[in-house]
Amino acid sequence: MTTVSDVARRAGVSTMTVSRVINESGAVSPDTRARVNGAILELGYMPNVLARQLRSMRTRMIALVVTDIRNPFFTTIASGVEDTARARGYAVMFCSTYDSEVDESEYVRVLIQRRVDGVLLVPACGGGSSVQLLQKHGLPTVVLDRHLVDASVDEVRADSKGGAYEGVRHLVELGHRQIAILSGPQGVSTSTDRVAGYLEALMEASIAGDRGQILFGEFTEASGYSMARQVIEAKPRPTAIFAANNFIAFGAMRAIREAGLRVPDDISLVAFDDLPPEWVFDPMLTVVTQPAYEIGTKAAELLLERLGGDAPDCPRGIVLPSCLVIRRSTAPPRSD
Amino acid sequence: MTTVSDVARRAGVSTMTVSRVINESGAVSPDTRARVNGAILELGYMPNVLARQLRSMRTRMIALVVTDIRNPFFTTIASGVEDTARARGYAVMFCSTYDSEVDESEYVRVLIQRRVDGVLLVPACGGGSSVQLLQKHGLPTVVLDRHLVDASVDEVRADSKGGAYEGVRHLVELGHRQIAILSGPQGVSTSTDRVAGYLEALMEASIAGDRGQILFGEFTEASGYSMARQVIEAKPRPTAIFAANNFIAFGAMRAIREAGLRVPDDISLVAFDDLPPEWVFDPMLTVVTQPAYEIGTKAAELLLERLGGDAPDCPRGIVLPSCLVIRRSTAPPRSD
DNA sequence: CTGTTAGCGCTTTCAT
DNA sequence: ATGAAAGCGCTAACAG
Repeated sequence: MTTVSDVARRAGVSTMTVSRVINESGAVSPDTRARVNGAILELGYMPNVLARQLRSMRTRMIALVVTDIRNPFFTTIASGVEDTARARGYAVMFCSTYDSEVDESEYVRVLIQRRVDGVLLVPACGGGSSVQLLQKHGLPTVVLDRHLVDASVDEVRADSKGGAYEGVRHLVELGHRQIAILSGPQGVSTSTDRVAGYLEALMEASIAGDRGQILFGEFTEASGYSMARQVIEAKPRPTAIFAANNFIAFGAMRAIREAGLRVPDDISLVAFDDLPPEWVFDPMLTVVTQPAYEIGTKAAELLLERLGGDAPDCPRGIVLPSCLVIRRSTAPPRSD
Repeated sequence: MTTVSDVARRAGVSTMTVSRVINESGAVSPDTRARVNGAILELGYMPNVLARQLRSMRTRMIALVVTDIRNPFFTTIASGVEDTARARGYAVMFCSTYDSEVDESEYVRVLIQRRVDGVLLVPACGGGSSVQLLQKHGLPTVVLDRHLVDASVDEVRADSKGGAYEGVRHLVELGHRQIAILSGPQGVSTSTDRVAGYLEALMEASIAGDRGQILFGEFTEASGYSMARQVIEAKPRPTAIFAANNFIAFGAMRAIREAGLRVPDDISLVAFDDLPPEWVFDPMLTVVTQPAYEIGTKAAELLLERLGGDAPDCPRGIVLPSCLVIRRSTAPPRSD
């Protein structure tokens, strides 16, 4: 392995001069600079970032911890984070906790040990202690997608309550009165906020919030499937379902189809989260979309600001607007 | 920040003893060990991996460089890599080159400087020099998905030629004689191998390989769309299309629909690559699936073997089987 | 403009 | 069973 010393010897200068040439810090005569650059080229030298990091105690590396890397919503966030970070010379480590608190805290320990400069975190269910641990170790942190009540930390997320409200109001306006919501885990803000928006829309329409119509589960296809089955078998059967994320909607879709029912003829369906257009031949699902890419870029910006030192002391909470996109999975209820 | 010295002082021992306790190397009396562990707990000490790495010159970190992180095929590979690596105590850095040779070589430089222990690489079009650079710097490398003719390196990929052969033979058996293939870039093995499989199936059926039926483009939705438009406007119009990957198939689907045609009534469609079942309500596309997760795990295993030192000198080429899944996008041609 | 010295936090080597 | 010293590759801080 070639080191600064090798280059220095070859160029007939000190290691310090080599360092100065590499980092463009301090003045070096054009002549010397040329000799050094020549030596670097000849030897194919590349600085050892490890050593450099040990000196500066900065890795120029941030981590993005999400709950499910297989969900296109988080993949899109990831690409927003990557683009922003890379433009500023930061590398990104991706971690997926699959919503397990244990995996999350293990990852956080690894990140602290690896001395990443900062962390973007989508907290797993029941998480929150992770944020405390990160802060205790002086690691600037930004929480994404989900809101933590008990933490004093920067947050970037989409408007869950408002989005759900819009989606459910759309159903109400179509004439639906029996509307079920299939949500995620109880302890997560995205679950409860979407339920809150759902309730608000029902209240506004003076529809009694029948508690049996609110189901909590997980943000997975399997959970969506089993929740939808419960709802479909209930009497009276709801004429519309609001799914709190894309995977739940897929599961619901499967359950509806298996029950021999059709969307939107028998049941209308609205989902939180859209799919990238490349993956759907002919999008038919009415959805509430979140600006995933922007959540990623915005969160990365907040973090990099803090790393740069030019950020206010107070934590910032940024809520980006969600947007209802009406397609073909919603229609007035059948009047039979 | 707490360091070994802090812990040592607190426990009334030398830094060396602390190090021994942390790494379970060398004998330490139970009594001392307890004191040290106590001090570690009290101070919330976590070893600085940076310093450790500088000594050992190993980062326990590998990189996965793919061409498109948004493609579920690569996401699935990534999860296979992650699971395998993490089980062995390695972290993974993900990089997406978007098939740009420039971005690839930039990433490779970063990886070398960051001293990752090894690299899993899906080479971009025209890549290959990256592998040389990695090898020159002594970085164990495994090439995924694509074959490099001029490199002596471990490779793991699925059977492109065989898969395409099966897919096209299926069309031939249904009675199709006018079959077009929409492929990726010319210089990439997955493109050309799939064309080779296509040709083999046609030859076997004694169908003249009309060269106008072979199109090269990119592995993107947009490219699939424009290639499909060309093909649809040709006379005579092919009765079947073989798309060399999932994104190309999506683009083709869009073009077919826009032309007022239907699948499979007017045109049959077979695609390389499947989609995760969660993302498709009711899979209708006949596909050639690749064992993406296994490509990831197998490649990671080969790399970790090399890192462990117990791997043969010779490069290993592993080709995993592809598999035809017949669904509803293929049917006999209309006899009009 | 260039060089010398010291030290980042840790572990290897050699003593005790 | 424990400790002292040295050094991994690099760069601040201070000469000259």
